[in-house]
Amino acid sequence: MKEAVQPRTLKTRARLIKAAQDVIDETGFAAMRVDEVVRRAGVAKGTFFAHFRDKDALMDQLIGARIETYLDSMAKSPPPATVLELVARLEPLMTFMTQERYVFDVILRYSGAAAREDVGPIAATFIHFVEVVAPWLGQASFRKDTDPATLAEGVLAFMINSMALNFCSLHEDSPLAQHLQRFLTLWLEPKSRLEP
Amino acid sequence: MKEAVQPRTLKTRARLIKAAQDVIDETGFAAMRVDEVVRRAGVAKGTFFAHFRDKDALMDQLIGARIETYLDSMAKSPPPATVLELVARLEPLMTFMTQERYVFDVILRYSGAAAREDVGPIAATFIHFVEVVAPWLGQASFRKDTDPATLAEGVLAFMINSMALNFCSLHEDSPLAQHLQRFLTLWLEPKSRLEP
DNA sequence: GCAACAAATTGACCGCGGTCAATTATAAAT
DNA sequence: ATTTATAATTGACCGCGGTCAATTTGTTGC
Repeated sequence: MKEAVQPRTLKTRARLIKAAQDVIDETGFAAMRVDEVVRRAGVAKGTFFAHFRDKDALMDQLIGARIETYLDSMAKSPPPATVLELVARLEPLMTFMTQERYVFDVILRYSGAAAREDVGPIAATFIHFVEVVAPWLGQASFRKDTDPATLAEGVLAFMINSMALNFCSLHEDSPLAQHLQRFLTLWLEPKSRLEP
Repeated sequence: MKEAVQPRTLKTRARLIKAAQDVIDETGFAAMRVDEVVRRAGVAKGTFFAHFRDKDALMDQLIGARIETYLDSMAKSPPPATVLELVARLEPLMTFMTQERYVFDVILRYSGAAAREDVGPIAATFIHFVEVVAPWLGQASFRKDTDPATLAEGVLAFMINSMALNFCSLHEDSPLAQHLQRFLTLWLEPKSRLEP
């Protein structure tokens, strides 16, 4: 009955994470190589995979941590009163998520995990996203025929969809924000325009 | 000024596609290996990449073709009068898309491409999806404060979101269809419940 | 201190997607 | 028919993520 966590283990893991962080800071997420990380950490390749199921697991952790910082500052900012302000609140997070195609792909693979407990760091951020955004949507100007959490889930769905679109279309002006604003208006203020 | 397409080229490409199709029929999309495909086609590995930019490009083509067949039968079926019927129309397509995690990942990477012309086969299916579904949404029971094409884009966004969720949560009953129905009702019939 | 057990680490090795200089097949020109 | 130019094909090779039997290190009981 011993699950002793050796201090050595924590030391090694910390070194791996530090090394990975350094590589990413220097060359970006997409260019991170496991070989380079273990070289800098001064351990063998096998050690990496003793600490992380696969490369994606580490990416999940690192990207998830970054997303959390964006959610933190979102939570501290004043609630948006309009869709336009809402989009403005979301913009820094979206900019981070779409800065590298590779990062967005990793996020996409975990984008729908807002329903489980044993989910990874990125998936957890989607749960937190709803917790941060839902209170905002209790504002008077937004629809009242469903609960704010459901509205927040919808906002997340449209946000991801807009970002995905952004990668495949030309980057004219800021079509991402415009596209998102259009759909969020329809999602959050459906009564605004009743007839064609 | 010669762009002569040698008959040999078409022959080789057809053999590669045939071989890939056979492998997929036998073992599924995820288990397809380029080495196995070129072995069956009787060509060298390099030839494969002379015909397809990468493995994903072939997958794009094969999966895109399959999706088109689902859209064809959707287009032939009578328009749904309710959200429930709409979800029923979408179900076969969603079942195909979620049958293999790998397939869904490939689709996800192309999910937002409904805005370009030079897009690949899967991206094209998303354009076609809107063309098939939009006419359905002119029905009396659906909201009239925006154009049907926009509504169809929203349906697509919620469909993808629901499928992503499906992979990360338990497969109790059919949570996918239920989840989708809930959001599509809010998206397509926002007036149905005005107050909490 | 030592034996015995478990945990952590190692690095050679593998699978598979993708590359590219060299080679061969095909078509066009004389 | 022969040369010439171009398109198509080849397969040895590489990069990189991931595995695993063997080895080292740490822990526990005596």
